[in-house]
Amino acid sequence: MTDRPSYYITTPIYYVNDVPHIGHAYTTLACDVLARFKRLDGFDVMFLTGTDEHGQKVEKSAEKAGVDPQAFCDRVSERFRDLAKAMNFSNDQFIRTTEDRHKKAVQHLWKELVAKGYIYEDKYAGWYSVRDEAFYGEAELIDGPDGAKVAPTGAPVEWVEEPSFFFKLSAFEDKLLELYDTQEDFVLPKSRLNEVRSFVKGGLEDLSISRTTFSWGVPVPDVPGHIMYVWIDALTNYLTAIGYPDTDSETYEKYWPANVHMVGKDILRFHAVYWPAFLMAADLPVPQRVFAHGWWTNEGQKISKSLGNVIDPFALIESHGLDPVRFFLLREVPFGNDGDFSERAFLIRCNADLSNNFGNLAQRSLSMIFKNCDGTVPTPGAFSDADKAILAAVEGLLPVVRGHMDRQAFNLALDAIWGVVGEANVYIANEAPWTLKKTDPERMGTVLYVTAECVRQLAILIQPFMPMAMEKMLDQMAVEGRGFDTLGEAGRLKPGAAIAQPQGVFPRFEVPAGEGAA
RNA sequence: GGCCGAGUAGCUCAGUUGGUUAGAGCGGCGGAAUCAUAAUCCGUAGGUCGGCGGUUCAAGUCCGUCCUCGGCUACCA
Repeated sequence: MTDRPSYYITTPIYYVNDVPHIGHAYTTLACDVLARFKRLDGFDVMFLTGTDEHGQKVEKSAEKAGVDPQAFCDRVSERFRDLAKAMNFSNDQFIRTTEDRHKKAVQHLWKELVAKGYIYEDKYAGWYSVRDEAFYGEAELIDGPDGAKVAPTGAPVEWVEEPSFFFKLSAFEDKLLELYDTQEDFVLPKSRLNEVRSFVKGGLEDLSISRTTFSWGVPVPDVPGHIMYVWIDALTNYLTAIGYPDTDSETYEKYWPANVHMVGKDILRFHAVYWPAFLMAADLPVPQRVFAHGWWTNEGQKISKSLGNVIDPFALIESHGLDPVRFFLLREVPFGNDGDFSERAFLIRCNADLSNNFGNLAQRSLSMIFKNCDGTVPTPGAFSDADKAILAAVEGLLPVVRGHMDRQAFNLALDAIWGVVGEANVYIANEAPWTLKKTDPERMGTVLYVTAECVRQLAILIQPFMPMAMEKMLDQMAVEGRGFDTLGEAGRLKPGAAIAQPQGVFPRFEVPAGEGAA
């Protein structure tokens, strides 16, 4: 075994009542890039994703589809595994809440909470709409035409009560506030932490965590008729995957607490309030960070099923290519903000950054080497100040990029890398090896060597974002070691090594005519 | 309604603790170069930094107020 530092990162588990869309792809992509980065940076990574398969909606959807719930879950869950393959995700596990290990884990956690006195039985009562299949808070109700209270949707509501177990969330108000104040960046972006804090400050009510009105869920231990409700089931997956309830297991000891729970902003509260409360109640450490990212709009329009403008990630990859899509999603928008996916912005961004700036840098330098240096890495002479400067710029990148990645600032990481890509283009333009070819072939070799070194190291750094494309590029240069430990002098290209006939890695896209066409 | 955040060049945005002529990328315009995926490099953009008022020797950067936009305000996940 190794003593490498560990890094545990999770996506939410995706609810199988819906098929994969761009939001799922986006969340997992962010985790994938982070996981790949950490692996290359020497960490022992556990990267988890999976599906959430219990609940009334699933039960009903299965019924409607005429299959039993498990078969229904099997089918939809498979789609999420298909997505992971299509997006080239490198998750170490794919967990499902219908697995036995998970049922055991949740039931154990439940018993722990009972033993510590944080679960009690009472009645769950509220305004229920049969039509909407949902409970509504008193404040949400509006006056109907005849003066009676109705749901915001206009549906009639009735007061119903059912027996339910409750979690004493109210007991954790102070502890949670202390967590937000003391644990640095527990929630990012910062603005989200403010929201969470003010939510908790507003007072916490106990949480209903069991149901008796349907049966598709994990049974409450020793209490027939009750199944666990929603979040206690779903959130616990993060523990299940690493061996809980065996807290002495190697995986648990190594990976808990998680470094990052990546979530969409819609489920932040559950991860930043309920989840740490559950863990505190069970005397378990809380995760280091919950990062809430934003949503995508489609050509400026809010995405919704009823508008019919849902972005299908499979179709997107098919039409645009995987790595450009991966790049665009993380480059275009500050992670944490909402972003707009527009065809035009995509094409312009990819052409400018991928084809023109980076792809062409690789192509022009490798091409010159291939044609003018017998297809082998040239032997460099002494480095000039300009050579040293550009190499220093490239080699100074890792700590900067690492800093951004540790805050999930993917766009800033890419921004920093592309800044140096630009410097490399300035370098080659200033040194003009095509002129040196006639005047000073030896110096030309040195310049091409330095340029190729830049490309090698940039490609290594970009691997987490675009693994396939960078593999292709590094293959062309016959680069062997590709971890971050090969950055700098440690992994210098070997003079005399044969390179392959260079091929463009990022073909340009055709941009339809119009204002601002590239 | 309450709380929080945002409003900076055509577009997308940076702008530390207030201090020389307010920056970048993309687009546009002019020039150079020709190794390369017609890619690259150099130069250029005169924007009342949402409005008004104030503090200060000095404000995009602090205070007040107004306008506009967005988020949160618990049990569908």
